[in-house]
Amino acid sequence: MAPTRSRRPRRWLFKSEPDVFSIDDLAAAPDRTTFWDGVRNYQARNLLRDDIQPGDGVLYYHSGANPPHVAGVAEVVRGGYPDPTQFDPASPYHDPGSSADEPRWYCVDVRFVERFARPVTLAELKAAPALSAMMVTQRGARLSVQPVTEKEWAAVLKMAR
DNA sequence: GCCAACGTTGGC
DNA sequence: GCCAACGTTGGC
Repeated sequence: MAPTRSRRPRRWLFKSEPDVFSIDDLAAAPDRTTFWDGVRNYQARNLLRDDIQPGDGVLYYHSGANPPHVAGVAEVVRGGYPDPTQFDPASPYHDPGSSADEPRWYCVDVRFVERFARPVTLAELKAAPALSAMMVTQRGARLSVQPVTEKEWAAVLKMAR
């Protein structure tokens, strides 16, 4: 296990389709932990590999839900390491162009922290003046792993409570 | 189901 | 290096 680098925790938003893996699935997982696999976008990959570290906070966003919403909070418990699914020919995330020597894709481990009693919908996020610059509220913001500022983090938690 | 936004691919 | 075609995401 790599040593934890010390710095102020950062905040992120991770998207997941609840039909594929919901926050309830995370809460029911062994040790309430899973590896965040299947990210196949270079910008998100760079964040997973370089910037997302243990102790960071994650807003767990349910995309494709009706309505889409932030469902709760998770915590990063292991920083970037090669996503094992890229090497698995049976996986839908298999990437024959990647190799163990030079892995192309990375994942992190996240642990369940909290499921909001009151999920915060995308419409609510868009309506909040404090969140006008939040990435997920921007048109066409498809990045599945997004940075969140401390102010945005606090505002979303406040809305959920 | 539609379609806007965005990323990737590949011809040139 | 440009850019059209194509595939995917994801809100609506």
